[in-house]
Amino acid sequence: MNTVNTNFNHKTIEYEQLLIDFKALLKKNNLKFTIQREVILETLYDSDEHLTPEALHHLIQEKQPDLKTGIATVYRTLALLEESHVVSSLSFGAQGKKYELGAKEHHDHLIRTECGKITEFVDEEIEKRQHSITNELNFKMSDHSMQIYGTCSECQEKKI
Amino acid sequence: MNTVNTNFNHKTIEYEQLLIDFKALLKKNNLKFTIQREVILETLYDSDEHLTPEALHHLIQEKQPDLKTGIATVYRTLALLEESHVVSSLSFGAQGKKYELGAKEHHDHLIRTECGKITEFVDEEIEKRQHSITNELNFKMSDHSMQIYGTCSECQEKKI
DNA sequence: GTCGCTGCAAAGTCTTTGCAGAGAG
DNA sequence: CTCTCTGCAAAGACTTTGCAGCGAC
Repeated sequence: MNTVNTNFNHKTIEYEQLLIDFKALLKKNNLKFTIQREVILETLYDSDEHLTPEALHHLIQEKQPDLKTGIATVYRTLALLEESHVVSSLSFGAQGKKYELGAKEHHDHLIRTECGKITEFVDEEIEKRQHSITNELNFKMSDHSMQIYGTCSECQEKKI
Repeated sequence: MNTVNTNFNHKTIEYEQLLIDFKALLKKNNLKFTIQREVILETLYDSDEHLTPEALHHLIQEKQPDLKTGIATVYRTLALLEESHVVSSLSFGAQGKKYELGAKEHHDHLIRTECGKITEFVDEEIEKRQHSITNELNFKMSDHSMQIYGTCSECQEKKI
């Protein structure tokens, strides 16, 4: 990989960096870099969705049918990645836990109860207020998440 | 119950109303008012905690040992109450789903990752922003929740 | 009386774990 | 070579369901 080459699109460069960081993280903890771990990271990166462990496993099987990655490895790797704050999880309703790459910019979630899709957004004003609140309470914030549940305009139309 | 008597404290009056509403809800759906359902509602009301189904079941067994309420009934009743928006659930991390009475005023959550406790708060400014955001996007908000994770001042001190 | 509700236990789901062989460093 | 990882299958944790008797209305 030539770092002088600027022809990569944004996403490719990000992934390269992500991979470097991931390898460093593994090394630091005396863990090994395996094909399975790489495929899991890559699949999470390629997907714009919020994935359940099962959905992620399914995608991996489609992508690398000959690798026969077990669901247990997916769970183990997700736990490792979450612990290291590389991915973050979101759980809501009966739909279980969903994972997404946490390396992205922080954002909140609009969850569509009709179609199950999730849209991301960021609102600076809310972010600021969150910091003021925790400062006032002398609370050391490590993370925060916000979810708004409801019906998107498309689903509202379908109902008519 | 004499409605002219004003000697009840705030909490008692609230519970009376909650019970009336619950009975009306049951009647409306051709469901029956049972001792188990009453005990579950009352225990949820009495507790200021956010309870897991198991913790709730445990409290009920202590409160009414002779009733022998089954865990299945607790799950069934919680599902009924959540569907009717009498209680709401909150799930986070590996700690599973916790329930609280939703009849209270809306609020967000400060979750203490060290001691596991949850503090409630409301911030008008954030509430307003949430409404503006959904209005802009033509998104029909049915509910929303916000969680801030971190360490409270007491736990920060313990670490020193 | 009728029909929904309950406890129990069995069945599902989802997730974790033990183990022996495979593979990274 | 060593020591971690992996797939598999079994075990666990949590939740739901079927059923026969019970109880609200």
